[in-house]
Amino acid sequence: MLRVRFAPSPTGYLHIGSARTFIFNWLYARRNGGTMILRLDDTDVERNTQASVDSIYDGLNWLDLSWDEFYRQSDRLDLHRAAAATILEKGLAYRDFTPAAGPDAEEKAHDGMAWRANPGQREMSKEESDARAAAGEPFVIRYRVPRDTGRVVSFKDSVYGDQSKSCDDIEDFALLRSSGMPTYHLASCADDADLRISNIIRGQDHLTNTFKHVLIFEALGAAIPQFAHLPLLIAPDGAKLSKRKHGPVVSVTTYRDAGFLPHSYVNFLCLLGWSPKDNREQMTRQEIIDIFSFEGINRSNAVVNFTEEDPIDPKALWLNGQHLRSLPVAEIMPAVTKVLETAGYTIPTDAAHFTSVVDLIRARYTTLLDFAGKGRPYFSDEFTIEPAAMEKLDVPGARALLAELGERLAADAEFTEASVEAHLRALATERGVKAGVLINGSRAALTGQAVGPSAFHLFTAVGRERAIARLKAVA
RNA sequence: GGCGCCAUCGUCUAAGGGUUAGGACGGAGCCCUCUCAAGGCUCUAAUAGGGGUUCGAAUCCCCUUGGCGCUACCA
Repeated sequence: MLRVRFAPSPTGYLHIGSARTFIFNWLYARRNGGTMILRLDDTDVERNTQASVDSIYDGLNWLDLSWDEFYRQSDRLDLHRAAAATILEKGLAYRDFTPAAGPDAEEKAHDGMAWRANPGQREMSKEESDARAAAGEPFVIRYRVPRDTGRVVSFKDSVYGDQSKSCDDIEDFALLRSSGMPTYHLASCADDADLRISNIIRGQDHLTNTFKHVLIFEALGAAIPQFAHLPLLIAPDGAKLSKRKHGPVVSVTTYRDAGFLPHSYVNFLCLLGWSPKDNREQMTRQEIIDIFSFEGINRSNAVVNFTEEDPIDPKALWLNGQHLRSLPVAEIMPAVTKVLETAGYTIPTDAAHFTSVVDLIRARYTTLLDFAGKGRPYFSDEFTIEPAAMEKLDVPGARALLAELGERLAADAEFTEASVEAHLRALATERGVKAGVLINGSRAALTGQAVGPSAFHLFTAVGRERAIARLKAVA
């Protein structure tokens, strides 16, 4: 039975790297008929926040990602403590009564030898250890990593291949804190074992932690899951993406607020560190599910391309534009409607007409926000005339001609692309002006913009009454 | 410092012993055209460096360099 999990610690907003980890887990589960589990790894009581939990839900919901089972580590502390007790009883761990090292702990690692264990703790007799614990002295439980035995821990990673590390290079890591709370390593492994996780798919920052985890699984007598580590997402400066240093680019909500289609953004994230290997880039969710495998995952970190001026990866923008214009138009209507509603527009009551307008303008837009911005004249009468459009209107005689065109259209019951074109061209011929003057002028009058769709399409998109009124208004 | 991982155009990537090292984004240009997009076409730009192995290396091995990760009672 294939079971995967996404286990974020709720200490901040949903990070795009985390979202991508969720996605790869989810793809693997959906591809292979497995179970997707969401588990909140909230053992760091100090740093957990409800706002962060909400942000994780918000982000995943927006991305249209789902899970089948849900757990929270804080509900499972008994399990973790029992696991620590089991390992301690087996003699594979010991109590360490040394006070917490604090922030300057790093120094001891730099003055030559790497830290492996605190002196005198590992060797303490069971009697002394039990007595001091019974006396209420605080302690941390550490794993007793085999020393000088030549023991090598190894596992095969689905992405990085065979991995091995000598136990002599692994320090006696903590399992249970003096507060009685489990550490990440213990809680994670105890839960993975209990939840029968078959595949652990997570960031490469955990690659070297995996040796410790293998040791814990063994101590617990649990089956060792199959591991797959993912290359990290990094900033153009090579550093790990962080909110503090890189700002909103790291947060999933930024892309939602910037008008991305969720499926497009997932598509983009998938392309960072994974490739279908057939040059495809724009893919539907189903296409990605159908082709996803660890074979396509890269081993080197991927740079999210952005600058301070342009906080969004240009390729993400391009891909969003591709989805926006090539999806069946009906599929984007709910998102467009929502954006317009949020921006305070009145949604057109004629659904068919509304859809045709969206279809007309979407090819030149890249995000949903464009419908509320550049799309304003199509959905509202309150729009300004841009300078470039003003130039088209200020062509000598243009305004009067446009107003006259408006009158002629008003006098004709027929109002189609063809009938409008006929009137416009006839008027231009009669007055000896180039049709272009009226064509470009019409676009300017109808939308306040010098650029946009074919002028004749514009008339029907704006609608008869509005078009006539706007033509007369420029006179 | 120790240990581990990684290294192809500016960015995302393909090629995994034999290719003019391919595609995409970005940038430049041309075509299309009532404008702007879209679309089509062209150009731009890469195997980190050095040694091996081999008839032949981006690809396998070693060294160097660089980057990243772990080295906490954070995850």
